Amino acid sequence: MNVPASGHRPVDERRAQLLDAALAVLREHGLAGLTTRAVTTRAGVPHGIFHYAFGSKAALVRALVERELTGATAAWDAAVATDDLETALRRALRAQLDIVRADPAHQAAMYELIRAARDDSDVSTVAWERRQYLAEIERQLGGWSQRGGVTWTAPVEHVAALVLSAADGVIQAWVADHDDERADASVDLLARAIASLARPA
Amino acid sequence: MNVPASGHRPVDERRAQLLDAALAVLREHGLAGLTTRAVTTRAGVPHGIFHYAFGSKAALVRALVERELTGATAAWDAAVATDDLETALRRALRAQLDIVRADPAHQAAMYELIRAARDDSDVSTVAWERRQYLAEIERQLGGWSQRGGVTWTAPVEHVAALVLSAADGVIQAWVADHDDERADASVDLLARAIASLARPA
DNA sequence: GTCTATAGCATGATAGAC
DNA sequence: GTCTATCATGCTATAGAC
Repeated sequence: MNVPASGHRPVDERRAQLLDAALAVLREHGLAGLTTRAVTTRAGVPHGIFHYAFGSKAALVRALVERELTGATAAWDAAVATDDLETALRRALRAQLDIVRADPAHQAAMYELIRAARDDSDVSTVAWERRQYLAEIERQLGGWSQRGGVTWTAPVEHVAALVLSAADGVIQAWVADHDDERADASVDLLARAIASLARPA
Repeated sequence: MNVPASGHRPVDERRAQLLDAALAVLREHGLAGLTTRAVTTRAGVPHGIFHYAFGSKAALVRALVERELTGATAAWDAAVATDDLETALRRALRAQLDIVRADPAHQAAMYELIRAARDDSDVSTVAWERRQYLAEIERQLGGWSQRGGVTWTAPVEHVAALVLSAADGVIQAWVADHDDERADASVDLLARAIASLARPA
C-alpha cells in the first residue's frame, strides 16, 4: 500500500517526513536533542536530505512552530449551557488541565518549541496564537456571565488575561510536580476566585 | 589590591570563578550557550581548568543550581502591618513581579537552570526550594487573614498553592510579552479574587 | 530536481606534564 | 595539587555527483 519511503521522492514529501520526525524527537529528547542528524535518522532518510529540504535547522524549527501551533484551538468550550459561571469555569479549566495530563510530553515539547521560536525572533506565530486564546476566553467569559445573569466587575479583557495566565501557572506547576491533588484543588479554587469577580447584573 | 587571577590558584577559588562566569554566560546566551569553553573563556582561565575543578559539565550545573536557588527567599513579606488582606496580597504579588521586571535576564536564567536541573534528575534542590516558597506563602496568608479578622474558606495550603501557581503564570506572561499594563491588571485582579476566598471569622 | 560525500568547526573529556 | 596539550565525537552546512 505505502509507497516506499526511500528512493527519490519530491521535496514536499521529504519536508513532511522530517517535520513528523522532528516532533517525535522533540517529544522524546527535548530541544537539546533536536539535531539535524537525530531528525534524519528518525525519519529514515540520509542526513544530507535535511539541508536540501529546509536549508537550515532554524527553518525546520520555524516550520514546526507554524504547523504545530496553528489551529491548536483550545478546549475552552467544555462547559454546557446549564452550568452556572463557577461550574462552567471549573469545567473549562479542568479540560485544559486534562489535555496536558493526557499527554505531558506534548505540552513539554510545545513549551520548548515556543521558547526556541522566541530565541529565533520568530515571535509572530506565537504571539498570534496567544491572541487567539485570549479572544476565545474573552468570548466564553462574556457568554457565561450573560447566561448566568451576572456582570463582570472588571473589564472582561483583564479577567480573560488573568484566567489565561493563572491557568498556565497551574498547568506548569502540575508539569513540574505531577501532583494531581494539588492541581485539582488549584483549579477548583481558581474557578471560585474568578467567579467571585462577577456580580448580579 | 586583587590577587592576580592567573597562575596556580586553589581549586575552591577556581570553582567560584567558574560559577560566577557560568551565571554570566547563562544570563547572556542562555542554556544552549552554556558550554565549558564559554565558561572558561569568560572566567579568563584555561579550558582544562574546567574539568579539573568540576569533573563534568553536569556537576557545574548542579553546583550552580545549589548556589543560586538556595536562600533565594522570596519577597513575600512586602506587605505592612496596617494593610488589609487584599492590599497585602496585591503588594506581595507586585513585589514579586517587580523583582522580575527589574532583572528579566536573571529570571530567564533561573527558569532554564531549573529545567536543566530537572533533566539531570537532580530534582531535590528545586523541589526543596519550591516547598520553602509554599511554606512562606502559607505563613503570610495565615498572618494576613488573622490580622484582618477573616478566615479562609478553603485549606490555607490550597490557597497558597494557587497563589504561587497563579503568580508564576502572571510573571511568565509578562516575561513572554512584556506588557506592563496587562501584568498590573492581572496582579490587581488576582489579589481581589484570592481575597474573596476569605470570610469574616 | 534529488541526493551523497565531505568539509570545517565546536564540543565534552582525558592523559600526563609540571 | 594544578594545569596543558590533545583526543574522539557530533554538529551544521556545502560542493558537487547523479
